[in-house]
Amino acid sequence: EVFVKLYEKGLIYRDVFIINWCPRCCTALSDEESEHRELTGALYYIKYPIAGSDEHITVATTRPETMLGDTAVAVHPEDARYKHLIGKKVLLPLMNREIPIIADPLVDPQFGTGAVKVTPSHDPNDFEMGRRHKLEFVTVIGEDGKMTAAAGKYQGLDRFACRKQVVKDLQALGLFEHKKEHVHSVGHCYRCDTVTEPYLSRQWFVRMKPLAEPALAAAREGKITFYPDRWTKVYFQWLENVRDWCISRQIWWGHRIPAWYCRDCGETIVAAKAPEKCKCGSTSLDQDNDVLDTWFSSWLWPFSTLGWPDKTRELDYFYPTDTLVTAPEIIFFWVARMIMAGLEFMHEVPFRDVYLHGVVRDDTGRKMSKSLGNSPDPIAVMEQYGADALRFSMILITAQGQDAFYSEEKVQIGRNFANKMWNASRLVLMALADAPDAPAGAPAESSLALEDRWILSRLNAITDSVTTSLERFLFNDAARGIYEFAWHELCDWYLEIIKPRLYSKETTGPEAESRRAAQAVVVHVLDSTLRLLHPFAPYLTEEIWQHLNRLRPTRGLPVPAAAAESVMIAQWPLPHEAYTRPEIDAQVAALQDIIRSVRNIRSKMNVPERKPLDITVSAADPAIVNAVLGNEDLLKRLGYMQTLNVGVNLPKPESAAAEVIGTTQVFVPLAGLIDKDVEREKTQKQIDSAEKQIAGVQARLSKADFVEKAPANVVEREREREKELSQQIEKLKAHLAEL
RNA sequence: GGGCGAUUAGCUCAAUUGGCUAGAGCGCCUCCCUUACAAGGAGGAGGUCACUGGUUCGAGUCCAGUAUCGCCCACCA
Repeated sequence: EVFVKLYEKGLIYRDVFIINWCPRCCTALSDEESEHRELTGALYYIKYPIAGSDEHITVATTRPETMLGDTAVAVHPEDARYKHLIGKKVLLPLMNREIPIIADPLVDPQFGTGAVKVTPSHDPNDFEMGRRHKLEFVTVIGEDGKMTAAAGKYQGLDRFACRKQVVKDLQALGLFEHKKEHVHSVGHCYRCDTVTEPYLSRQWFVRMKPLAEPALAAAREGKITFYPDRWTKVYFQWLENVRDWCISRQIWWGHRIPAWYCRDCGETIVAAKAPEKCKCGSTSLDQDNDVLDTWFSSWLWPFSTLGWPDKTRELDYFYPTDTLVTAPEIIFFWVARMIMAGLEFMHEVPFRDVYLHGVVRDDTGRKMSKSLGNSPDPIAVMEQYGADALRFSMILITAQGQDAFYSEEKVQIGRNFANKMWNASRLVLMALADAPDAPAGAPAESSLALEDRWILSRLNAITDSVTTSLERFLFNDAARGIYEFAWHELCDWYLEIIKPRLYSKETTGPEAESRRAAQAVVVHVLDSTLRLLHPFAPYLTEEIWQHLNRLRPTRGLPVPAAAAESVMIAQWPLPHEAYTRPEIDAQVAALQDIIRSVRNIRSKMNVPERKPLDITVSAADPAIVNAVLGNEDLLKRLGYMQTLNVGVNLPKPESAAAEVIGTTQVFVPLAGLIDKDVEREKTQKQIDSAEKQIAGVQARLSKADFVEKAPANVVEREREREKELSQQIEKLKAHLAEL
């Protein structure tokens, strides 16, 4: 039907032309199916004697065997070396045929000898010259790649064997000058890798120019967008130079070409149904034996799968679609052609966005392929590491449109993360299961602790960034965002902080209230994280989701409506503006810094991790002092502190190690334990680093240009930084002096 | 011949529109089997962002050129 329509519009025609031919498959191929590869061959220089003289003209060729089908020698019309020979004849060696010397501007005087043998049946250029100069067409290589009867005594020889034999015979005749190494690209059959042959034959073609124009316009007008953008150029380049598409194939499988030929009058009938008789009255009709290129049906895929040409509901509902996700290697084969077909038959583009992903390569950079056998068995990988592990890792290592290098150790990233999520969820689920009561209603907003507000604020940020990344087709960014949030904020900090609250067995009073708040928040955060993570780890998230929903009602927590059956259909999380609290983020960051400082000092001074210490925190910023005062228990527990003394600009205790973060100092008294050398060295290192930084900041600030031209907030930030650094240096130096 | 991509820690890769001290994972070093997790936890070492020039107050990021690797296209007799 499609064939008939295009034929009736004059967009399909049958003609004799040089096409790509695979002598092994014995079929025509489209230009795209003939894959070009650089090969080191040779350029052979052969003497052709000028008829009726002692002179000769030397031609250069990469394919000496085709000389048997030569019907001319061509030179550039302006080439002074050969001008006098134009119109004369040469005696074609081996064949002893006289052929003319012609002038054609297609000849490049710089290449080879500037004289080229013309074989109209076996080279696209020569074909054109043949038509222009009305030369004879002699086919010397047959459809099986063997020499034909026209090749005289070489008949039956394989084309490559013939090449050797021809060279040998020319040498014997003294007509072979020399050969030199020559790199050129040679077409290979996409299916069997046989070197393809430019072959003269009658085939069916689609006229591409009229179809390409609208497809170009659609992309120009923004109806189609490529991600990453650079492929737009590739698409344009191909369409602008597209040549007619050879669609007939001489193979067994495929849609047979709906064309019949009349044995009596030679008429061609193209019709959807087999015609009973020709207009001449004859019933001797033969259907074309050829079948159609498989891409000739594939380019209809976006609408033929929806019932087209019937006007089905599905077609109406789904066409056009939003996004095509595919590999760049089929932009020409499929993407461009689907767009052309969509515009031609549906008068509308088949999709708006085209996302071109990279290719998966092995760890040595080779593209994974069946023939190389270098791809892992995905079933085995999934059995060993888990399906989610494989999926998550693949997404993580695939930057937008870049090739990904696969190795098994990368699957471990996903496996470890899945494991982490599983265990974190176990913590939450176990704590819920063991909770002593099932309160009705959500806890009051006022019972939220600092860490609760913080994790909600962070959840908001990550919800936002994951969503944006997905909208921009930045899947790896989205995966990384969830990974870092879940592991380094949710697990490393939030879960650690709320453990005692979750484990509380009180049923009344502030402790119970605090437990309920933590339960509600952690369930909400886990819930949202599962939804965000679901596209990247469907099995794991579904499993946890089911467990979580079974527990929720028993703890008085609502089960999300409409999504109880599966996280798959749960609403995608939306950020709640009220949760975003930068000042809370800053407070928690300060607490984290203090805890890290204490751990750091322990590590440097070889103090056992859990030996209780008396810590002094001296801050210049009252907000930090308040944050510390409000969260003493948390700090003491995570820092294994016995006592915590905090205030604005407190003096340093006796023989204490110190850590300076911004304008805050953390002192750890280590009478008898302190290694002064280590402490001195560490402090000096910090001073050096701070001084280096302040030098940079001051250099910037001292430039009038910077202060004038940089945005105010950037300048302000630098000023604050300078202040902070100078205070820090002062404190470090004081500490050093006392050691 | 034309076009595109890559080049950042020992390895594999991140780094939004140029703007605090360039981040992870693996590996490495020290410590820890603490009742979610040793597939784990805490801390640490390690980088003149391939090179050269330019634009800019400011460049891993923008521009030009060079080098190496890879990919695509081309009527490369």
